[in-house]
Amino acid sequence: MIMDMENKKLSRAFFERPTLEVARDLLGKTLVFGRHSGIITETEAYIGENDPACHAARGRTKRTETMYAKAGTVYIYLIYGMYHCLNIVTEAKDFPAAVLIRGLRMEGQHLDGPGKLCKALGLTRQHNGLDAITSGDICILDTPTTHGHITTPRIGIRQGTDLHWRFVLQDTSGNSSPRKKAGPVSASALATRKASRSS
DNA sequence: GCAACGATAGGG
DNA sequence: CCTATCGTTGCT
Repeated sequence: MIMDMENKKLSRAFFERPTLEVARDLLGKTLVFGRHSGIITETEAYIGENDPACHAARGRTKRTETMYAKAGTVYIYLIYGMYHCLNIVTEAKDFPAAVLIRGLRMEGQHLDGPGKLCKALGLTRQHNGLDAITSGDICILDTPTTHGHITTPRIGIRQGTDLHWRFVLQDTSGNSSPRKKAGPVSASALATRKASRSS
């Protein structure tokens, strides 16, 4: 049982890839934290100091330091004074990028929203900096998916709304939230990302 | 030191 | 639309 989980843990190499690919590929994977586990249904990418919506857009600060850590590091921050948001750091060390985990399908409930998700799992800023690759507390398992996905602009930001860097697992049970508006396919997002990195 | 504001959620 | 609630940031 425990050994099974070890074999299925996503490796650091998975998170070292381009953030848009990681955000897309995390859909359908299983987040495990303590006794909690659930299927990731919604993610967002935040990529580098040139992404105006990224916390690192104004450079390295005490808070954003975690975004510059090695891929697979857990980045958790407090938002609006009352909610926490869970992210997994991606790409190379010292390149600030991460994937925000916004939705989780668990047995008996669908956690829709990053603040809700952290509250239900008990994730707080005390877990900031944990390594999801080597930590015994938190990891992501490589579970298979047959579902497709859509992309949309990211939620709750004022800048960078032209970038469709939100990824939503296609809901086959037909009870998706009205907030999950349809958007262009991921190919355009991947192209946009290439352009923004090459500058 | 201080004040504006936010990768939210829930309620009217 | 409104606001609860507080750490981070940037400015004075």
